Amino acid sequence: MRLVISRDRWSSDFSRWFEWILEEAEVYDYGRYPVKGMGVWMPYGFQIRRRVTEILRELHDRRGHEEVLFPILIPESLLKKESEHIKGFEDEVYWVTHGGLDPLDVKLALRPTSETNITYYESLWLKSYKQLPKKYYQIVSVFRYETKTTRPMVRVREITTFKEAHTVHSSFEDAERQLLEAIEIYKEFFDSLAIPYVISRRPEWDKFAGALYTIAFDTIMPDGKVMQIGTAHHLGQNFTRVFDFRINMPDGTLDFPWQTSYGVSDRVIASIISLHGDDRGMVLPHRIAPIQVVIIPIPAGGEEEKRAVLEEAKRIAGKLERAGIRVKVDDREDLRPGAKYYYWEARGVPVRIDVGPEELNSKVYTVVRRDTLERYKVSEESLEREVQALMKDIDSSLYARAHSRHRSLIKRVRSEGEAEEWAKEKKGILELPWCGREECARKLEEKLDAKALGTVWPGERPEGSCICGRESVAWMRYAKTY
RNA sequence: GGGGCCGUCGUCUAGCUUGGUAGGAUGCAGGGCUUGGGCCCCUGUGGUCCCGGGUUCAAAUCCCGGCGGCCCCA
Repeated sequence: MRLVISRDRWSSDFSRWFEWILEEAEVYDYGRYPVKGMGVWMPYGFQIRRRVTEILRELHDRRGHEEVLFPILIPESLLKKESEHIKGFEDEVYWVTHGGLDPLDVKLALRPTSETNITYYESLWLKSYKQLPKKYYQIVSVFRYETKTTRPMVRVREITTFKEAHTVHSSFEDAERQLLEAIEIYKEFFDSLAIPYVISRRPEWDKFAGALYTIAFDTIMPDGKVMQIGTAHHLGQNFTRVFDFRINMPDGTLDFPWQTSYGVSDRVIASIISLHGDDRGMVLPHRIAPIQVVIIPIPAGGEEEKRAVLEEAKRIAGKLERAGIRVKVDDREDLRPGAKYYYWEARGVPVRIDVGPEELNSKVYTVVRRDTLERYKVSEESLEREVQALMKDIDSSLYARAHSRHRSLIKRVRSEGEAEEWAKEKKGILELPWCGREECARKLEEKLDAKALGTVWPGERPEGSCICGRESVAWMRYAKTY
């Protein structure tokens, strides 16, 4: 029988699709916890999350980052040191004000991010340029009292998977070089998960609170709205100055070091689920799939034949397991094979193998790929090799599909008329020549009813002029955002 | 920030106008039958009707407040 994949519900009713799949696939239980904006990672979702964080650890460790763990509470005095920083966060900080029944002398913040307490410790630990560059990171929960509508995994009040890196350098240039490394890390990270992105330099008025400038990764969700999935900040000396953090320089002087910070969050997992999904559910890249191959025994005939089929399924599973593949035999007796197909398709298992009387006799197995539902007949000798190849092929198909969709949703135009044409649908990203003046970007934000994401990074000077008639200095991106 | 909709077994939902026995589907448990794309039948299980207050002889239902969810607009 011929099965086709569809993405009707996925694209036309994405918000509901996303909520449906989180529950259906037992990834994340959201909406029942009695605190707004907080969800529960369920076992299957947690395994996906764990594999994503393992990739992050590997990427950071390989480039000399050291994992640390700082306390979750930050005293008000520390958080308030950098005035721009606290201004940017003060509306959304959770405060611990009591210990038992007694009011605390010093209010304690649940960290919204950790620049302040980490800088404080860096000032204690680091004394010399010889210790630099220094790169720390941690993967922790951070809290933000979101005032906009909360959404599962995407806009939550406890971000449970915040990978934040914090680095220290002896010069502006070295910090800038570090940002390039951060961007390389994130490129490699997103590429390995087949997530397409654009890299923008955020506009001055939308940079991280306390940064000199911010570079951001954005992706385009199934509904055409843009979601920030990673950021990297050049912090200059803003934090080191207020913490009076000085180091000995090569020339014998004392000076404030330079910092960067960069982060990704749960949103990465939300984008994997979203961007590769279809109407049947998730399709997981094999690296993060908790189960890479599911084997469905097709029982038929008498007791003896049923047992033989199950034994055969287990034998094949063992063979694949020895090759390092994560395999599951679905031996539940109360579900028919068809129901199991739907079950594992929703959970995004990349490869399925059916083992029934037919396979038992011929030793030629029916292999089905999750992304296209295409079927193959594979003999026992080549099974392991074919499965490995198939998983890689599924990953590259996911990559190709996501990237071609992404590219098709980026529109580069030169006139206001074309921009207004785009604004009728507002799907994806619009790029327009920009003169560099805030006034012009603001005007367009209003006219298009979209947000200025920032300028194309690395910068290139466009041909054509800004809407104001002045010469342009950069491509400015606009989009509806999450 | 502004506006709207909603909260009933684990899940989806009927009941709410017009106050008076909480009903169904699905799931779950047991049994039978089946098994190559969501089988069918029988039996059972499961609800402080989100929380608090008010009105009433009587509240899932009406009123007020809170908590939580969703949608639209900015």
